[in-house]
Amino acid sequence: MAWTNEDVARQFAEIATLLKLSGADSFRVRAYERAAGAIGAATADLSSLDEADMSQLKGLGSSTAKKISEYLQTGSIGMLDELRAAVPAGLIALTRVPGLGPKTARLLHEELGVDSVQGLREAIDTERLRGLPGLGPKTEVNLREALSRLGAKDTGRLPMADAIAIAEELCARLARLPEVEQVAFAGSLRRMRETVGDVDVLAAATDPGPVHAAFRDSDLVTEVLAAGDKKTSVITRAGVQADLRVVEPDAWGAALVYFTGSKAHNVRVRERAVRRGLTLNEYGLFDRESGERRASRDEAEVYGAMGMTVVPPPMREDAGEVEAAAGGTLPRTVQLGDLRGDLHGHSDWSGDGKATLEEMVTAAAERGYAYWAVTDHAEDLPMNGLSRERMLARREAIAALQQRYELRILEGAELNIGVDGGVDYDPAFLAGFDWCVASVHTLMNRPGPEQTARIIAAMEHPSVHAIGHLTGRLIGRRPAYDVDLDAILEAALGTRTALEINASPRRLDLSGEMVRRAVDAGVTLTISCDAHSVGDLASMRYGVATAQRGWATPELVLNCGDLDRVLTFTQDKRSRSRAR
DNA sequence: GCCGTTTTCGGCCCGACTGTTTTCAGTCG
Repeated sequence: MAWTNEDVARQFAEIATLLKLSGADSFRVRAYERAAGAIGAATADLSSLDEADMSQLKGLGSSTAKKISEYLQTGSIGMLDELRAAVPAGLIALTRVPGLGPKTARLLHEELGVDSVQGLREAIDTERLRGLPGLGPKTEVNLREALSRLGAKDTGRLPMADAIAIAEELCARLARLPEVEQVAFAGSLRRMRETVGDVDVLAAATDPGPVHAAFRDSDLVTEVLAAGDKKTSVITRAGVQADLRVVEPDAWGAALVYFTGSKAHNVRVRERAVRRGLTLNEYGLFDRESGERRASRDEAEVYGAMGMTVVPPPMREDAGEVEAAAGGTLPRTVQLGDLRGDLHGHSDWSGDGKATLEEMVTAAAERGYAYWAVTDHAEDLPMNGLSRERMLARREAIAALQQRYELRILEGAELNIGVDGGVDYDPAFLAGFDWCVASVHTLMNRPGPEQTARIIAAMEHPSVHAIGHLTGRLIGRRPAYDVDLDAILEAALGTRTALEINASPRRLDLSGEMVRRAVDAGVTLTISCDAHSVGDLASMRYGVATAQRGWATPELVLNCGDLDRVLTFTQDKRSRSRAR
């Protein structure tokens, strides 16, 4: 059995969780959490390293290295097995009850024998919580309410796109208040993680009282969880928790850093501050001796005062970005303004397109693009695909429309990767297209090796310029299918095929983590919206965030180049195929 | 358990809010 780094990271995350529930020293717990993070972020395959190499990785010592090789060799870790035997699995579920942490879970188990959420329900109903140290009547009520919410709500995490809609509405309302100087959403949403657990809103105001009051009293809010001078927590009508923090306008930058970074990024940055005789909190960067404030106004000032360049929010995950920003080696990643065109989009020539070709082209031109590829579905896709005749008719429509636009309309198609990697039409017909994306739309449950093989076979085709939404996942709805990414990356390099970062917030496929591996391999990427409507063209920002999460630079992203670069890329692939 | 421009031992990031407490522990982010 070959174990992936993710498999290994999960073991250490579980050790950390179980240690916490056994009351272990908190620094030891943190060491395991860090090890899990370091393993997850490692770019090298752990199974290719020996223990000495492993312990060279930051956050991994000899003890962790030994356990990693134990896992790689035997498929289990003795320490983890012992912890699993000692800690009832239900205690982990208990800590997912909001307001109930590891200490309380342990107390409930030791004093009352509670080892499940159901057990907690019964203990509350039979009033057995009363008399436990530290648990008063208010806690009992809170836990009862948390349990009823838990039952009503589904799994908890919300797809990022849904959360952004809520966050933007909350921000827009706060921005209208006269007291508010600045307002933004922060947290995992600003980092544009694919799913988020809650919505963090940050406002700058000299008088915070009315801002908190307006937030609490909004008709978007159904329940107030906490209300203080500095922080308000609510449940919104959409069922998701939203937290508001209000800070002095002078502290805006420090607060934005503090509330945007992942926990691990923040820990790393604050440690760096401490080593420089400084301390960082949400109010600013301060000298530890004199208490003098060194920086706080904006993010550039705060990072700058610690000798760092500003880290784009999606990269703030403690995946090496703190060290790179401090060492001046942080790459200049893709920004929205770098995009010169979009290489995957649909018109109503496809059955599922919701806007006319002209509407789509107009919208693309309004975004300032130099080119836009209309990649309507090809004939093998039932219902939505275009026959050869319809494609030829569309060719005339494109030619007619092109006369009125400076933007170059690339005549494209989204091909369907068949069971053995074949695609629609015949090679001569396909050679007449400017740009083709090939995607898997059928047989998504094939085993990994088969799925990988058919995609690689499609890459061999001289007219397949990019692979669309590589893993087929729909966030929160359909899991990614199993592909061997290393083999795909190698084939992409060998066949000169680009891999798409599908910017649709339902997909984000490649994921940021996969982008990082593609970047390390030097594979050409595209960032495309797969737009089926005019509004979908605005998804580009999600694709850019995913590219940043994977440290992608404009040089690796084909559609950051001008039209010539795109056309040269397709010609290179075709001439390479002829030469073989 | 990890780590070193004070260190191979003794530290390890920071603050808000709540509830149960007469000064703080637990939880959360």
